Amino acid sequence: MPLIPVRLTRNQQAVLDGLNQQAHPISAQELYSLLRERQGIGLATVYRALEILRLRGLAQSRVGASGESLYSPVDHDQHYLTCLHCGQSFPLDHCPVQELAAQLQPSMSFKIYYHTLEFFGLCEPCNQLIE
Amino acid sequence: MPLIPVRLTRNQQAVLDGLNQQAHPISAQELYSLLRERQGIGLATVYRALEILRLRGLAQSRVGASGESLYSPVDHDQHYLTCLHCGQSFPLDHCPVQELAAQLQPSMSFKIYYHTLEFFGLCEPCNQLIE
DNA sequence: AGGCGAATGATAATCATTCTCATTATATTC
DNA sequence: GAATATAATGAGAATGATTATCATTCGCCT
Repeated sequence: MPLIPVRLTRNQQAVLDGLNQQAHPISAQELYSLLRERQGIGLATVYRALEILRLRGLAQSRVGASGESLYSPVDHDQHYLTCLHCGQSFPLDHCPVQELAAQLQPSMSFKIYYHTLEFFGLCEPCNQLIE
Repeated sequence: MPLIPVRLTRNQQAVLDGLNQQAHPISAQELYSLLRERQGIGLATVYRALEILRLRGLAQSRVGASGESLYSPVDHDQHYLTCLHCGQSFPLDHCPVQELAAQLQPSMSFKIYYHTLEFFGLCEPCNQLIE
């Protein structure tokens, strides 16, 4: 599902481009240091652009180790198995909800743009430790 | 899936009890003001207890409007449709991932305790506004 | 070119969360 | 039961992400 189309300013476009170049979700601060050298953008502007893009369907998804929000363009969306003990995340190669979302959609008055799905538990090594 | 069993202190048990009484996910701060009057617990202790419970399978799930984490006991887990524009959340009455998780489980060396699933998009009224 | 509203950047303010450290409770050993 | 080790607690400081403020600048329209 593409973003809702809007006219973007140069900075907002730069933020979107920056996100599109990432293989993984990235934090606002990381995006800031990336773009600051590339074109001298302010931190507040990065946050504002992300908020605007969020309202247009950009995924604000996973919460990083230190509690920050991570952002990713919708088509890069990816789901994870995350270990409660060591915090490591293992990406899932297939999204089991895609079809479900498509089925769900027509039956309700809510326009779905994207979803987040994350499994939590214990990875093999940590599971051994805990026993 | 029940929490991994452990011996809990009085305060930790109080935090778990407090969560169990909630119908919806709740923030650490809310839990704190709830428990403070009930038994004079410190804010740091609430956070520490939540961290301990999290490692045992308590769901730290949705991110509230102001960016805080919300917590809920696993068996209350609940999924949402959240509107990107007005922020309102609409609970789903059925979890479409439950069976999938059960199928997924045996094929991998990862012990799943719970999952989070949230759909984002536009609710009917907001969708009209945006058009 | 002039004017207007939105966007920007620097920085201060806010707010959730974590850290520090002295104190207290709990468990263990004798 | 007393002595001691270990973990838990609370108050408040510190941190770090995010948001608000406000003066300045930009983009667009006439």
